[in-house]
Amino acid sequence: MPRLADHDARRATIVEALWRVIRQAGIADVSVRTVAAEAGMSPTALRYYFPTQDALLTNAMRELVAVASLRVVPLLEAARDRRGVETMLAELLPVGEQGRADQQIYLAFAAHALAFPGLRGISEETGQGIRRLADRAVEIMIASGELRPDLDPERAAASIDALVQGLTFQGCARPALTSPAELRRTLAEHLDLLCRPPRECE
Amino acid sequence: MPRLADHDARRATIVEALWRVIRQAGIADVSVRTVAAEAGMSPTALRYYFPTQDALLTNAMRELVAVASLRVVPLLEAARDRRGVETMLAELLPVGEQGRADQQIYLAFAAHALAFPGLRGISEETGQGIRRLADRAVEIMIASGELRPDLDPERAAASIDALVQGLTFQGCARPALTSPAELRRTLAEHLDLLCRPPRECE
DNA sequence: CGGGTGCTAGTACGGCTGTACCAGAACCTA
DNA sequence: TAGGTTCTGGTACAGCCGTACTAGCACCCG
Repeated sequence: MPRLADHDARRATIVEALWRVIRQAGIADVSVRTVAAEAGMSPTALRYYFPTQDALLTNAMRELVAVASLRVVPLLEAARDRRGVETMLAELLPVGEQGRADQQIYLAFAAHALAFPGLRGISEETGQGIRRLADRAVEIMIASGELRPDLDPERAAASIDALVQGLTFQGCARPALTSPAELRRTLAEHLDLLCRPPRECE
Repeated sequence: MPRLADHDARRATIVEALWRVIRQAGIADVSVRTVAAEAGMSPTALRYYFPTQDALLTNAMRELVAVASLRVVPLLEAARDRRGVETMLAELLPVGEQGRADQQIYLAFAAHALAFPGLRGISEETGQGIRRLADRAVEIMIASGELRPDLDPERAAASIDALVQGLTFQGCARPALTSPAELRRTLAEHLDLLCRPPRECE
């Protein structure tokens, strides 16, 4: 078997090139040729690894989510209380160079999935994944005794889920109006609401 | 001046056809030809009213937001307390036939705006508009004495803003997992959190 | 009842798209 | 060193894209 090329590395190169194309020119500009040029190879070489455009887009979106999971899951497993939960959820927000870029790319994928059946599955799986993160966050805060006992856990998780997605959307769609500090503060404030208010009853 | 044609009506026809194309085939399929076919006219006729594609897309997005405003603003002006605020905010959620369609189209526009400078202005304006709605909502609930007095109004508005956007995104991106009733319940629960908890302190 | 203007349809151009094919380079095995 | 497999580049084909141009229809005004 000659000409051993590291297929995984090659695919990673291509997928990362696709991400850059989306971030710089939008998903509408994604084509075999633009991605191949960005990856520094010929369109034919690209098609050798991803025979069809569906496979290319699907793989790129799945990989994006997988990379984000790699960042978040350790934080989730390390979380023991509200503070840990907040750190974990903050990792999902479009803050920092990498985070903002990733979330913008994800938003483009998610919107594209509305009309592109091939991506819909991953889109819904990812949504379920975020919801599961919110569920776990609530469980952790229940275990630590910080969540207000009068709240329905399922409802609390739903609100965390929606809030994080909303902050993500805002941070991407109108970054000028929502600074990273602002995003983090809104997240913290919401967790404050869900946890027992620190002030005493009058 | 012969052949009087109602320009506004013609433009409305075209814009509505564009919306249908986005909803049925995605924004990637928007072209002079597809929209003209959907509107039942020739591409040339379409280009007579919208000389360039930028103008077409920009106008269609602006009109979409304007229509939504027409639905929401009366509800805002009528709102006097938490109940009225909830009704107003619920109108923004992707519930019902029309609401869901509108929000899916808006999401497609917003995502497209990330890489299409012509739409970015409207996108940011719309974001500011939603934030203003949240600000007004908080003012109303302060005036009615329902908002928890220990909350910072600005922070409360930011959380409402983010939550509504998040619910909108979820309702579009994964409708199977977020029923209209679920969306409304999460909104209600969040307003509950922001208002004085009904239960007495122990 | 012509004249002229608002409006429409058809056609054409260069450029980009996804996909397919084929010859040839590169490299491990024997 | 020769062979055979993996991989790559170039080229080609329909088809759609935005835009531009030109001829002609339909109607109101005088």
